[in-house]
Amino acid sequence: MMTVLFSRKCEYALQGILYLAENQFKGNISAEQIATDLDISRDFISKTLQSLVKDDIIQSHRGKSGGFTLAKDPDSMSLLDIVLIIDGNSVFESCVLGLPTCGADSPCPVHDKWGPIREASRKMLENTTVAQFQPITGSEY
Amino acid sequence: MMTVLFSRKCEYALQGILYLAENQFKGNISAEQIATDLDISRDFISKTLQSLVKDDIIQSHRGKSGGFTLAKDPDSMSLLDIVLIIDGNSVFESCVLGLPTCGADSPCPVHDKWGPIREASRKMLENTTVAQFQPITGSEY
DNA sequence: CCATAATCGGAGTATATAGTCCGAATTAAA
DNA sequence: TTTAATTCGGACTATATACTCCGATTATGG
Repeated sequence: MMTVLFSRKCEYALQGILYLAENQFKGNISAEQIATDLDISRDFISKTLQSLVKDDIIQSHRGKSGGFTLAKDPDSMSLLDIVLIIDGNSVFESCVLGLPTCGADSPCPVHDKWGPIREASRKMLENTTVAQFQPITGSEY
Repeated sequence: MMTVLFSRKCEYALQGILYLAENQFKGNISAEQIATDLDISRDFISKTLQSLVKDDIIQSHRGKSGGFTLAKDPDSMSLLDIVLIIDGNSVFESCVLGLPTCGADSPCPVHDKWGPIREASRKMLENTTVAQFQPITGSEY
């Protein structure tokens, strides 16, 4: 195991969303194809993407030549949106040393130093939209 | 569950070490006392501290009025030292999106943005020594 | 010397997360 | 209209981590 900031499920969700953005012009993308190209489990990425369908982040289409597509304008979809849906915002709220009482009034030894780093992480995810990673349409023809 | 950067075990180790530094002048501190004051499991913090004894971070003393003490000058002990012993350095090396191929040659979408944040985290831990949190000796008498 | 209080070591249990499997529903294409 | 390819839902298994328990060992202090 050992992820950095997010759960595996969240990492896969982010990878999957970015993959969908990159391949947006191809229409429906099956879990099979995503799994193959990202080299992860088909059933697991499938389940993970299904959970994002409920939140209108992606659309799913059953049946032959079905698959997943982005549900919204990728410009309006930040990586933070996905993180908050899957992992919640505890990573941006909890004490990095795990002290339950840590806060402005009773700060842990690294509370003040961690604050700006956490904010930078948050802003990075907030300012990074899925659209930034689409291929420029037509550039390759 | 849901920690921020480190495993629970690592969080407890950091909390325990800082507690030992704060109470350094009291001599041996039992796992029982640490657990009570930090409100965590005695057996678990005990095991965690035991694993740090091997690495000469802390000393243990069996028998009546035994317990744990810091093994080194707290000035020469950074939080990073403890993190590396318990969790290793994968948190400072791995891709934040979990992409195994991510690197300078094949960067993930947030690779360049994450680098400085990761370095800041690392430096924060490296520059924070356990000694900074000892009470100033004599100041309270 | 004895009772007590502590770590140590090993083994075990609990829980959350990760990942699998299968059958049903659905849909497009042949 | 049939077949094949797909998501969907639920239940299941696997694994890593968190946490507990107990008996042995050790040492202090009365």
